[in-house]
Amino acid sequence: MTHDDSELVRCLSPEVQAMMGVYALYWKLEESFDALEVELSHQECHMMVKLERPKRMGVLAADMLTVPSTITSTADALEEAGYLTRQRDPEDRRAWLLVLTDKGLEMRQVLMAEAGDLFRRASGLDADETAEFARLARKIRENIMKTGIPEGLKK
Amino acid sequence: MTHDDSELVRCLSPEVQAMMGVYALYWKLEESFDALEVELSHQECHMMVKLERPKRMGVLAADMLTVPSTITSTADALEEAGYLTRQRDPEDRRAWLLVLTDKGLEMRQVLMAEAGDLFRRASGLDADETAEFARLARKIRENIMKTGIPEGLKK
DNA sequence: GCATATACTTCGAAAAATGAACCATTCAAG
DNA sequence: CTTGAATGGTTCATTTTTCGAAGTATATGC
Repeated sequence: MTHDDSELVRCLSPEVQAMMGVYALYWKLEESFDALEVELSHQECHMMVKLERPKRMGVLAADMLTVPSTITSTADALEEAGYLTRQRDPEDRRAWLLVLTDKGLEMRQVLMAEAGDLFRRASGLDADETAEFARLARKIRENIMKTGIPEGLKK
Repeated sequence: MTHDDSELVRCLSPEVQAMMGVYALYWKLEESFDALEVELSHQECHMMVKLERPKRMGVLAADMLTVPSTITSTADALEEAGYLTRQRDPEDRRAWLLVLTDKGLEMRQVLMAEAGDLFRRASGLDADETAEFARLARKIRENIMKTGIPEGLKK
C-alpha cells in the first residue's frame, strides 16, 4: 500500500470509499474464517451466519444468492454435523424451517466472536470511532433488512 | 426483519455490530454484481476489483485467498476477454504483473460505480452520515492494507 | 557453477454449484 | 369436495470451479 493509493482513494466518491472499506473488511473476515480451524466449508459458514433465526430454505436461498438445490446440500451437511435441524413450517407444511441446535448456536457464537475480534485487530479504530462505525453499520443493516430481498430478482 | 432483531443486535458488542453491517452490505454488493448483466464470473469480478493496480499473480493469490493455479485460469479468462495483459515483472523475470487494459479499467470503473450506487440505494444514510462512514471506512482500509498482507508478499 | 527456492503453468482429480424432473402440499376455481 | 396449477424442497446427472502435484523457467545462496 503506497502513499499514492490512499491519495487516489480520497478522490473517489464517499460511497465508493465506503464500499471499498467494506470489501476489504469482508475479505479479511473470510481469511479469518478460513484460518479458524473448523470443519465448516465456506458455504456452511455463511449459512450459519445467515441463520440468526430459523429461516425457510427458500428464504435462505434468496439470502445466499443461490438455488434451492444448493441449500438442500448445505443444510444436509450442517444437519449431519448436528448444527441444525429441519422443522416443518407450521404455516406451510411444504416448507422447512432450518433451526440451529444448541451446538449450532454455540458455533455461531464462535463465528460472531471471531468477526468481532477481527474488526478489533484489523480496523485500527479507537473505541469512539468503533462505536460510531457500529452505529452507522447498524443503521445500514436495519435499512437493508427492511428494504429486504427484491423478490423475483433471482437469476 | 422484525423489531426483535434490531433490539437483539443492539446487545452485541460494537465490533460485532460493525461486522454484521459489513456482512450485509457485502452480500448486497454481490447480489448487485450478479444482477449486472456482464459476462464476468464471480471470481473474475473479484479479480477486477482487486486489481486497483498491477499486481503479481502470487500477491493476487494471497489477496483472493486461493492458490496460484486458480489465479492462472482466472487471469487466462480475463486476458482472453481483453481486460488485462500479462507483463513480466522487471524486478523478477519469473513473475508476471497483471495489468488492466483500457477496456479493463473501464469495466473496473463500471464495477466501482455499481458499488457506489449500491451503497446509496441500500444504506439509507444521509450525506453527512455517508461522509462519516466513508472516512472511517477509508481509515480501516488503509489500516488493513498497511498491516494486511502476510509474509513478504507485498509488492 | 550447482543446489535449492520461488513464480507461474499444466492437467487430471475432487469439490461445489446448477438445472431439470420429481414428490408433497397448498391454493384457487368451479 | 375435486381438480389443476403453483409452490417448497429434493434428487441426481451435468457443468463449473477449485485444487494440488508435477513441470518449466528464473533467481538466489553457497
